[in-house]
Amino acid sequence: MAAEETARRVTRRRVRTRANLLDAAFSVFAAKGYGRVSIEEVCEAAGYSRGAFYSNFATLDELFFALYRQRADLIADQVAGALAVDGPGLDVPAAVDRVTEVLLLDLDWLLVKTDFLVHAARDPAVAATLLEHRARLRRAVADHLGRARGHTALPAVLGDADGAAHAVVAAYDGVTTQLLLDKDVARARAWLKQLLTALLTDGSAHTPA
Amino acid sequence: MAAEETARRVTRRRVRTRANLLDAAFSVFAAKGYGRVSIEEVCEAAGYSRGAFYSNFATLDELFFALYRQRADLIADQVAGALAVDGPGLDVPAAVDRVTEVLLLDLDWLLVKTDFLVHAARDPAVAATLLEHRARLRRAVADHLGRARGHTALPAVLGDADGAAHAVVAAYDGVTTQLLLDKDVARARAWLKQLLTALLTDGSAHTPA
DNA sequence: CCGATTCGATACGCAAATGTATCCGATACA
DNA sequence: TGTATCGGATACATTTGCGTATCGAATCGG
Repeated sequence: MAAEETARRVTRRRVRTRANLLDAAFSVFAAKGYGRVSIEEVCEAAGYSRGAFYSNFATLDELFFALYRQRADLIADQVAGALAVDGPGLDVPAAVDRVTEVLLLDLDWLLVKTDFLVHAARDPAVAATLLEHRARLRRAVADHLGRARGHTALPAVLGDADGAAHAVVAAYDGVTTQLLLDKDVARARAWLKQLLTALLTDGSAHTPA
Repeated sequence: MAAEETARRVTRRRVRTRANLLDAAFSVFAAKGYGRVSIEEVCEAAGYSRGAFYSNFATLDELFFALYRQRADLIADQVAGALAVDGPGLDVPAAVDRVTEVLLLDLDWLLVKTDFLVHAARDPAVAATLLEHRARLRRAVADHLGRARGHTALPAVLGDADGAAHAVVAAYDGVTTQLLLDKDVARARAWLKQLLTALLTDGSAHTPA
């Protein structure tokens, strides 16, 4: 871990301003959308001059990437936490409830995330990172669903737990799209739960926990 | 505004250049993404000067909106066509096949469409238009599903045909997201079919794959 | 074909953003 | 506390894009 070259005299002020820049960038990106934001706007929002920016990032893309990584990891942890609550005896509906609470919490984040998606769709390197991140999340879901397989039967149409995880992510993405337009978080949550229920429980036999 | 109240001496050249501008804009937007595109780039791609642009549109937003409307209507017609093929005896899987062919045909369109979504997410007026358009599509789907209800049973979890239509759109959006990243159209189609099958057919009665 | 318009090209001024070079105050470490 | 280094501010040159005003050429009605 400490393989970092200590050529630079350790930095403390730097970390602070970097964090401030990232925070400000999040707000500005959420409000105006990446692509309509200038470097100067970010600096102004953070209370710095452009000199500070160029001292910390080479380009706005670089900042955007760092920002996404930061927040995405945070969310990933929250999801993992929400999944890790119950032990081996997994309750699918309950888990669904907890996860939806976390996932559809912050509209601003959804906006930025979608901006990032659009960005990645045109840059293979970025796309690769995003795909990897999504795969990681999917795996976590699949693992959990696999554990639950004994208790609640998954419909065969989706294939294995991995297929089901794919479906879960797709449902989430689909609901997100609608949410971005109508901004109705409560409805989106309810709707996502319903969708996941339809996907994850067999239509004929489903057991109320 | 380009909308004049004075009866303009009917225009013929104008329609042509307007169409050219729209076509060029589509390519440029798909390639670089709206928000990274300048008016001049569009003009250059279309083989016109900026004068031509300002003679036809007031702002780039206006052009973008017109472009979206044009293409979206086109797609809507194609979908309607794909749905209208069979008579009252509706075959759900077959209809799903035909629709997916049309919907996931053009990656460039998906890119532009997503750009437009992001755009709408920050402009209530635009969002309203998009929502209305989506509602129209959903209604078409619901109508068709309603007709099929006698033949194939819909799982009760989704509620009525309207709920099912909602689910169909969500599935489409979800698959689109993944497609934007991995660009694997064939896989996306297969995956969408599988998802729709899982959503629209009861888990119990179903053909083995 | 002619005259009345409309369309689109060219030229101009202006504003905004970018990247760099340089300088001074802050900061870590002896 | 001294000082070498770092971080961020300021100033500058340049680029890019925008919107307008004006002019010549294409187009249509008669």
